Amino acid sequence: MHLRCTCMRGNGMKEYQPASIEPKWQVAWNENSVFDSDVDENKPKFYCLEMFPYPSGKMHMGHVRNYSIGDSMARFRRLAGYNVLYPMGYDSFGLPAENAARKIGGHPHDVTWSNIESIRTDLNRMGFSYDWRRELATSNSTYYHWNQWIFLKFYEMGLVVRRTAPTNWCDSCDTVLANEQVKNNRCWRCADEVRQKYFPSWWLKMTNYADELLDELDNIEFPENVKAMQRNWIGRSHGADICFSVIESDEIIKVFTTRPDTIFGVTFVTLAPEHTLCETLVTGTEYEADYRELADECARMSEFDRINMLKEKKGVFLGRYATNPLTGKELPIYAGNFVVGSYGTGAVMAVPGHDQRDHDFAKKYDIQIVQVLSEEEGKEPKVTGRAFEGLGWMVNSGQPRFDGLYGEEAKSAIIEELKSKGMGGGTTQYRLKDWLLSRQRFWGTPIPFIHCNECGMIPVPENDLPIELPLEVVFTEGESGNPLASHEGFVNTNCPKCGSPAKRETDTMDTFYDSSWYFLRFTDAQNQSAPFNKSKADYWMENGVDLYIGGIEHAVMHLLYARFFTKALRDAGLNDVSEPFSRLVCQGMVNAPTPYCTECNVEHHVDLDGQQCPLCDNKLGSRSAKMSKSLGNTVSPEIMIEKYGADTVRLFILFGANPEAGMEWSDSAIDSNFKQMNSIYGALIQAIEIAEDPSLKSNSSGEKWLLARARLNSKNWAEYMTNVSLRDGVMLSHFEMLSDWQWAQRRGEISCDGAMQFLKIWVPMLYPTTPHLAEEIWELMGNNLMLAQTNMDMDSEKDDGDRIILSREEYLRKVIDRARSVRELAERHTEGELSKVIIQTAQEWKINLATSAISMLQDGFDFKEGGNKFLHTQPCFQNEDIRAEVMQYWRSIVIGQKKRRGRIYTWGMRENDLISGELEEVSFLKENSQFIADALGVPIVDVYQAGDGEDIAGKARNSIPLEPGIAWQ
RNA sequence: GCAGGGAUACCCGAGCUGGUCAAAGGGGCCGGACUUAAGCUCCGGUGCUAAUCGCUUCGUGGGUUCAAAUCCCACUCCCUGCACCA
Repeated sequence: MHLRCTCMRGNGMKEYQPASIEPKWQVAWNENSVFDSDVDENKPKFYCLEMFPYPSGKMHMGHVRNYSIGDSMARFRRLAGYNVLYPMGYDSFGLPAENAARKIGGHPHDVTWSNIESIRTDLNRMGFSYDWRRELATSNSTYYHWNQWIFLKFYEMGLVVRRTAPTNWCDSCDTVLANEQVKNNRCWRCADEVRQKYFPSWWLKMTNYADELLDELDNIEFPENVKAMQRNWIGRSHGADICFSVIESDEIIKVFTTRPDTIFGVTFVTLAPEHTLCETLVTGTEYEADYRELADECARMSEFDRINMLKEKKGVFLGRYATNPLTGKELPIYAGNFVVGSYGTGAVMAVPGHDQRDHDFAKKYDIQIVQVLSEEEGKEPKVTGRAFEGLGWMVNSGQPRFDGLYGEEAKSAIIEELKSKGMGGGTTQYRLKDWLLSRQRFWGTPIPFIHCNECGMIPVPENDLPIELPLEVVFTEGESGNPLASHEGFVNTNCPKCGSPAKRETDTMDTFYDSSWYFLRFTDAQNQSAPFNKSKADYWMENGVDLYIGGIEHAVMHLLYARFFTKALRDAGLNDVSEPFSRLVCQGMVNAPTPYCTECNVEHHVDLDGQQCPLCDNKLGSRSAKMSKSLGNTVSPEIMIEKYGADTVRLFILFGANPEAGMEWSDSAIDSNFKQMNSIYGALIQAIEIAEDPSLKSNSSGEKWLLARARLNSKNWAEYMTNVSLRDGVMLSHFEMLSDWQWAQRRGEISCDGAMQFLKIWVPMLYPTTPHLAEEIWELMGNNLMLAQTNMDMDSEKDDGDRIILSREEYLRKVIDRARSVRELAERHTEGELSKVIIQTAQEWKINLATSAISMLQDGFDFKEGGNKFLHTQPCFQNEDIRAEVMQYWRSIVIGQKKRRGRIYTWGMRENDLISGELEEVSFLKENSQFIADALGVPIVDVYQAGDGEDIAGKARNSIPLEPGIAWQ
């Protein structure tokens, strides 16, 4: 496949050859270390980061998209004079490498390393501008050493706990999982069902930070849906703990409720089946058998279809009663399958009048339903057959001082009452759990603890770190379990405290631990004596990573862990910053067409393209779906780079959709982007040829316009880029700028100076997204310093005269457009060939009226009130021949018709300038009559002010300022 | 059920701090120029009408306004996440 533009326009045009340009500049950048950056207090910093890749194979299109966005932003910020930190690394611990090693009989280290090599090669071929000195891989002991060090710090801070508790166990992955890693009761990685298992595990007390994690969301720029997911996940709810004492027993049932205001409507109490009190109450009674049945069913729950389980509310009476602390009323105690043991206190007070679940339950088991809130102030509650769950006015409390209280007031009153009786109080519950950190697998950071029979669990002394993973381990297929546990050399050690023989902890850390602070390590990646130097971290991390780009799939997991970590490390005194990422951009999916059956709503492998659905025999259609190996609809970046070059792939990716939107892979679209690159290249070469010819000295209005346009585009472009609106930016840099150049070419000669000025504006705009092409042209322009080393002033104010130049040209284009739009009709109404265009500009009196009206409007004149009066004083109004026209015109500029407002309101500043003297329409059009004639393909263009010549087709009447009457003959 | 985001012309997609919006840009399609021809490239067209007017259109229905794709209300459908969370 050759990277050759087969079209040859102009003379001596060079070909666009990315295959030679791209490696050339990649080498040049590399040799000059232009992307290395260090702390520099004199420059504003910009930390641009992408979620680093998990090296599971080659680079895929998702990576290409992610990093093309980041690289453009990094390059743009460098160009704008920022000190940019833009690093790359590999999240290289984890199960897939271990499984792969098991399959091929090697060591995960080797598998991981060869994948890293491959990805690094691909990254370089795309021309991404990383500071490679900072490259890191989390599976290197130089990195995980500090994982362990931090873990010990957390231990000292009391953030690490080891406890035996119910955990989520995945059989297929052979390990426990954190709460965040379980989706719909399935493992996030392998989708196997998760079951509960009692297990001694290591936890990080993330819940200590629940409030800060939640509240700080308001101050960071994350997409709304990510914030919503995190809020949801943390799940803070304010409410009350209320104690119900069990009758004929010392036991107390503590419940959590968000609705203490409904306490007078409690008619029973429900415990989670796994609640310890159930056993105590029921053992040895006639109710025991029923209870056991329910409890067993719930314990097996994960094996059942979740949907079925959700439908049926079940419970059993436990044979005992509790008392309502405020009324003393006796309430039956039930165990119910819908009460979650791990949330709140694992017990709920049931208010069937005001909670639909309790209502259903009460109906089913024939329990009393009491309404204690009214929807309307001062009225009795309505009987509806459903629970009223909204806030309401308290009634039927039996204690008059509560009746009539509403909402929050009612809640606080109850809470106060409970407090005073010592039976409860206000409290806050979270859905967020502590982070279950330990994994029973090999390929992760060993947890630096030692089990000693004498001394118990002892942290490894800091000086003994890192505890390295042994390399002499062989993985074989079909063998499960953690090879660390059976590795004598690893496991056996001595107690650091008493010296007696002891065993090492063989659990390793969740790989999300690794990625929870890598952005801090990047600020000082080579540090051998600490995770990172504080002042370096504080410099680069001030206000957090400025732009963090990655997939939405980490909305809860990685992004929450990293936020927690940054706060915990801050409290450990390692850094000042509290929020790791100040702005998050989640790039959309890269989709591609895949066969799809509308009947079955199933996507199929591309091998079935054009065939019948294997499930229902219908003919398969096509639909867009996320690129995936299983559907086979992937496109290899390598092949595309080889075919079109990295710059075209980048252009396609960035132009295809704005970063957050999903995008569609399309062979024809990338092809047309390649054409675009060729056109741009052709235009650039042409511009350089002009720039090199000093005999070209024209100073045409086309040239002035081109430069004014370029200044405007460049300014807008910088704004778009700053906002990460890359698609809009690319639209200007790679599309508008080219078509402006082409328009200017048609408008007249460009001088050598003009061409050079244009290039100086355009080429830097091309640089962030298609850097190789830009560098190549920049060099041809005679620059010694590479663009990669160049800073640009991005806030250059545009020339004041630009506005006029641009609006004059816009006027010209509008006139031509209008002429075109009436041409077809004119043809129908005219016999023979059209040979002439007659343009009649507005009469002088129209211009005068418009000018007056504009300035009167600026002075706040009320046209409805005094418009006619003013008109009557005007000289043109005195002429009876045109009085009707004058009135009609006046109305159209100061009042307007139906949907269209009067022109004086719709004319902008530009138009006002033109009308009030910046544009002599007749002379301007006359100057450009040859161009207009060419554009319209007509030999003669006649221009005069209405009245100065014959009124062709009655157009004089239609003419208004800036909208001349146009007729064809 | 709760939360977040959507629905715009043949398709993708911008606009959505109300008027300059028949609605950017791209793709597709149609026509023209160039070419022996196809391709490439360039120019023009692509709601209906119409010598520049006008009419209808931005998920459905209603409302506010002199004026609504844009603001408000209700509804329908789609995507995403969480979910017997008390």
